[in-house]
Amino acid sequence: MSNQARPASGSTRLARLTVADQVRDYLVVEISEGRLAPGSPIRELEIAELLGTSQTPVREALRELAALGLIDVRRHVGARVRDMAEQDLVDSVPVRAALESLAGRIAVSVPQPARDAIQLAYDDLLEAAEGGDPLVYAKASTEFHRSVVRAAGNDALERAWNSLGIEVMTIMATANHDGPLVEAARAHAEIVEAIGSGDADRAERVLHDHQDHYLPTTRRPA
Amino acid sequence: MSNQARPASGSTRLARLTVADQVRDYLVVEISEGRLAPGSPIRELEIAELLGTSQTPVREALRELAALGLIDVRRHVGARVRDMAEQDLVDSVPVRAALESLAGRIAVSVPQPARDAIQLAYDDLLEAAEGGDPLVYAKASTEFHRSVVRAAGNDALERAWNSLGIEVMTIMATANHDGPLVEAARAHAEIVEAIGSGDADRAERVLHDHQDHYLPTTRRPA
DNA sequence: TCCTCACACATTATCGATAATCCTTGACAG
DNA sequence: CTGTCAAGGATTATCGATAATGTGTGAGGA
Repeated sequence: MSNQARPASGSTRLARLTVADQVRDYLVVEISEGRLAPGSPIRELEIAELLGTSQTPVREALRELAALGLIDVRRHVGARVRDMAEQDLVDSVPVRAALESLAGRIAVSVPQPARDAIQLAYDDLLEAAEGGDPLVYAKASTEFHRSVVRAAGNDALERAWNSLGIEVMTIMATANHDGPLVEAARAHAEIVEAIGSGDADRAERVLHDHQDHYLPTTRRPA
Repeated sequence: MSNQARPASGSTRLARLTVADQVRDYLVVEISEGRLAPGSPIRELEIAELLGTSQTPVREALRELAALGLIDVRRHVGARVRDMAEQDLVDSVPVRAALESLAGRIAVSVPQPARDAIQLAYDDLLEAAEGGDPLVYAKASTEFHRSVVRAAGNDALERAWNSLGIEVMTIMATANHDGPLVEAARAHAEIVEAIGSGDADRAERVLHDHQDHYLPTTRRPA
């Protein structure tokens, strides 16, 4: 879905956003920052008017958000913001664990260049953490995990992972999080090492266990 | 995405299909049966004219197909059928294994009513196999696996599984398959039993290993 | 009281037409 | 001969308006 126009981590790739993309981004921010509360109805024409566009791109954006599980759409009736409260965050953890540990297992036996992106993403993550902005950190963290999944070179895996809407989850989990970001970032070093070590079992285990960091109750393991 | 209007296995739930849904189904069949070969360009207006609709529902269908990885879309340029030859089928197997084995592990400890649907889906599958139509069988098989995933009651898991486009995969894998369908159907009995047994490890293992049936080279293990 | 059903309303789903964008081709300068 | 750039054509992206659909409401009967 959002397969193109995804800015590469760090670099400023120029890719003009379509109106539909902008609407999607707008809605994601509104939802993840709580201005569109769970249960709020989202009417296509209302959003269209608000943003000065027509119904079509709004509609397209809504379908994407539905695919990410951010909203519920009932045909001919309308869309509302899903209540992602704790449940979805909790639900997504074992799924992430399953997918990312699989990615880790595959990634160790992939040619080196494919793994370079992981190191770069880790550097970006540290930098973002030092910046101190939770939103930037959340995005960098998402990109790091995405780089691991991508390194496996399995399209089906990447698609499944994308469908979890990790970015939004991470933003939501990080929003109320005022702990030390740098420390959280450093927890990812273990992943880089494990994949670099070439030990498939270790990479699998490390990535599986890492997901505990994203459980609400264990959010600040330090 | 295709979250509603999915006919319940066997029963004839009345849910009128929107034009977009019909277009999607049309394209899925055309692609999976090879009439739209890999690499073929798909022009929105051409399909619209062909089916007597407007561009809008075609466009919507294409976005869904892109999300399933069935086509590649380049903005302002067009869509082409992806070459799913073997690679995507092979890629999806370990991902299915990871997701469905997780589903099995969870499903064993879920209240009984949630598991009834699995038995019903299995009955439908047997019936479809006896009918002899590979297309019907493929759909029933998909529904069976979906029922297992759904039994876990984890939305994130279900979404990730849906993103794999299992239905199309199964159709494609079954299309060139003229072996005994009933035998293939019975291979699913083991899954029903394992989940019914309450043994999480067993359910996980059975569902993991079952995926080998979908490897092209092992398609007819008998 | 409770149920059924027709009708009005709110909202989406679809349409036909236009605007925006990208790719290609060919001319032209270096 | 090669690289750059500017039209032209093909296709998508967006628009504004209309059709189709699901839901709630209230009248009427059992």
